[in-house]
Amino acid sequence: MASSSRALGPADFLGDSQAVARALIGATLLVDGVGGRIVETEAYDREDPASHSFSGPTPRNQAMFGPPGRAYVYRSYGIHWCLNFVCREEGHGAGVLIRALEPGAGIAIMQARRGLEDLRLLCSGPGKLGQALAITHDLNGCRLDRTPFKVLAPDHEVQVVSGPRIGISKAMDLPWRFGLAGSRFLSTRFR
DNA sequence: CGAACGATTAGCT
DNA sequence: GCTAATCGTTCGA
Repeated sequence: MASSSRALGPADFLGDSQAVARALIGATLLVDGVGGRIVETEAYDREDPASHSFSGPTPRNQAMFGPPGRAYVYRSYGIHWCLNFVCREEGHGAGVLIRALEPGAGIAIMQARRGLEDLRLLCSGPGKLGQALAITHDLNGCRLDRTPFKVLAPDHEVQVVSGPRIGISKAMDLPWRFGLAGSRFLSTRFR
């Protein structure tokens, strides 16, 4: 069961963002015990026109340039909170956007926060996931191996699919979006 | 200092 | 499929 999986620490986030994004599919993410299995991620890197870190450190993106294995939280469209995992070495500016979860723990809490019952709609997008897990700017820069976070390695092999990232206007040719094959909890299907 | 623009979502056609 | 909502960040003058 998921609770017996190994907890991921900073050393698990030293790889490049694509490798980490792929490896995170099937892992379990909990915030204060609420969350589920990661089924969709996207990779962003310093040498990546679509990345917040592309133009160098700013007050907003500084966490992306901090130590790996920590959270980078940003506000999207002035409305939504989105969660990233910082990877690569400190100062590089790479991260993985967590785009969707398969609800597994604290489902009633997530339903209340989202005002919805449908499990498929609870965490099927970065902003939805942020609302369901009560992600806020308070968590920016926080370690992923410390409370309130808990990130557990996948407990078995999973089949991962990839494709172009969603909602960006640059570097659309890079297949840096990753998902759990056949999952019904993705933000949109892979083609 | 002003202005444009999102790593999105929900709701309507 | 199309668009409004909504506001902090970024960039140009």
